[in-house]
Amino acid sequence: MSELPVLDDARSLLGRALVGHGVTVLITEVEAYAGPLDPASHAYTRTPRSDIMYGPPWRLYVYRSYGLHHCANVVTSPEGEASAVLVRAGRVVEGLDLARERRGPKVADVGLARGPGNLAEALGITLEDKGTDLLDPEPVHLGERVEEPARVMAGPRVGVSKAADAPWRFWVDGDPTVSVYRRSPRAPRASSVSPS
DNA sequence: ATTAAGATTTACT
DNA sequence: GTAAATCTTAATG
Repeated sequence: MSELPVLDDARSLLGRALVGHGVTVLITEVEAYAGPLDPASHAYTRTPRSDIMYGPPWRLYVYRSYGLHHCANVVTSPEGEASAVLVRAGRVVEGLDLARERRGPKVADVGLARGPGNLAEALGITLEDKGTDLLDPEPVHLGERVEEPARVMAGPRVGVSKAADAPWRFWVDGDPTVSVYRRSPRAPRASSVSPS
């Protein structure tokens, strides 16, 4: 009953199309971030960087990760709530050649958009796309649900050092494009094991 | 002005 | 399994 709307929003994104700079993926893995309620969210504190998430929904939030990668998020909440969904993986269904070109020759097709940094690279998403309206066709567009996932799995989010046990990551069960789970080395030990 | 940390990925022991 | 690469943002002096 008291489930956060962003969790439903995240699940609803699975199977939807995301089009970036000539490449289309069907989203297979996402993570929900619950704004000021969520210590793991960049919007936990409002800063110039996270300001876009406090604005209207269906805008693109992009951040640079470890100086090397870009990560793409969909703002899902009304103004002021700052909920967003990180798009972590997808299956390339259009613009395969372009995606292969961007990701390099050694990457298998199934891995072209596996992991948030890799997905952003395949779609050509950079900081320049931050704040764009995803309902517009250019430069990045969020399309309809193309495939209804047969089964959706849930688990803890990858790499977060805070709220590391909240099962707010969702993925299409059995899909080979989904990235592997890795717990943050900075996160406290899992709560399932009793500390001694 | 300076510094520390990070929603990652890849390579290597 | 661990470590390194790399730079933007935010926190601190």
